[in-house]
Amino acid sequence: MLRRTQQREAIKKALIEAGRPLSPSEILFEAKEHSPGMGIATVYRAVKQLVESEWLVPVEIPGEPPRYEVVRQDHHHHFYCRECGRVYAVEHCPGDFRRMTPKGFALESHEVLLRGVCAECRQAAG
Amino acid sequence: MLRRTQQREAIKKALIEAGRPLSPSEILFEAKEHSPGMGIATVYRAVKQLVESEWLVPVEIPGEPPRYEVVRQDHHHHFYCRECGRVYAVEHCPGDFRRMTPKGFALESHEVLLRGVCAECRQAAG
DNA sequence: CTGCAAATGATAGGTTGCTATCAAAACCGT
DNA sequence: ACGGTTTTGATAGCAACCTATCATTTGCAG
Repeated sequence: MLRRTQQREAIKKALIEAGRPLSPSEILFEAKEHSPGMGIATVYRAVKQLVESEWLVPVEIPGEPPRYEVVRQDHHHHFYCRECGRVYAVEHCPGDFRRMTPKGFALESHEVLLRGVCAECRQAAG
Repeated sequence: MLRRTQQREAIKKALIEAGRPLSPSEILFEAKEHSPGMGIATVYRAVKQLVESEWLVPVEIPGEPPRYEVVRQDHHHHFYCRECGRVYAVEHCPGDFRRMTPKGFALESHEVLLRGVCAECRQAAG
């Protein structure tokens, strides 16, 4: 059966505290705060379990390793900062993608990715 | 200087005839119609040149090799068929992504990806 | 507290997509 | 038609990301 380990707790805590989707290497970095010595294999294993148990959801970005975010109810999308590579969730969706769908095609879902520079990086750059 | 070879002509013809973004392996498959015996290395080389000369534009899909489409003037997005993996260009953009952007963030571009099943696959499935 | 199944960390191995290499073939100006 | 330069095809190499393996450690039921 599933055991409650220091490492998995550290990983969940890292994801909750971050408040944004994290990549496996980001998770490792943050989780080490709470559980030093953790290995990357443990992160991949925990993420796999947490996705299967629907506690985490993958956020895919082209050309990037997937980020993972704690499940949330609201429909939302993401912003990718080209400076730091961090991903943020964003509210409001312009909806109505049906009229973009070609005739005869079945639309099942959509993804919107905003690209630019986050507030922190803008400030750092001046 | 740049030479006009049978292979590069076959690759450009394949992309024009397809009328949709193609991945390197799709390009190879289609271009072999016009130039049998072509190798994948030639496709990668030609694609690199055609992107640099702004004849082709990459279309990135999470978890997929990039597709490449002949440059076009209009702003548009793409539809990914989960059945056949083909990518299609789609018209109309719901615009106004600025109000989705968090305060302090600089929005530079956006991507919309529709997912579902294309007309051909729907028909095949019945 | 004890014992054993589960979890961990280190690292080797696998996969995929792309680039480098190099001998052979194809372009193309002359 | 010649000849040098470019291009090609085959394949080895590389890089990034993820999974498998296995000896050691840890959680936890009894």
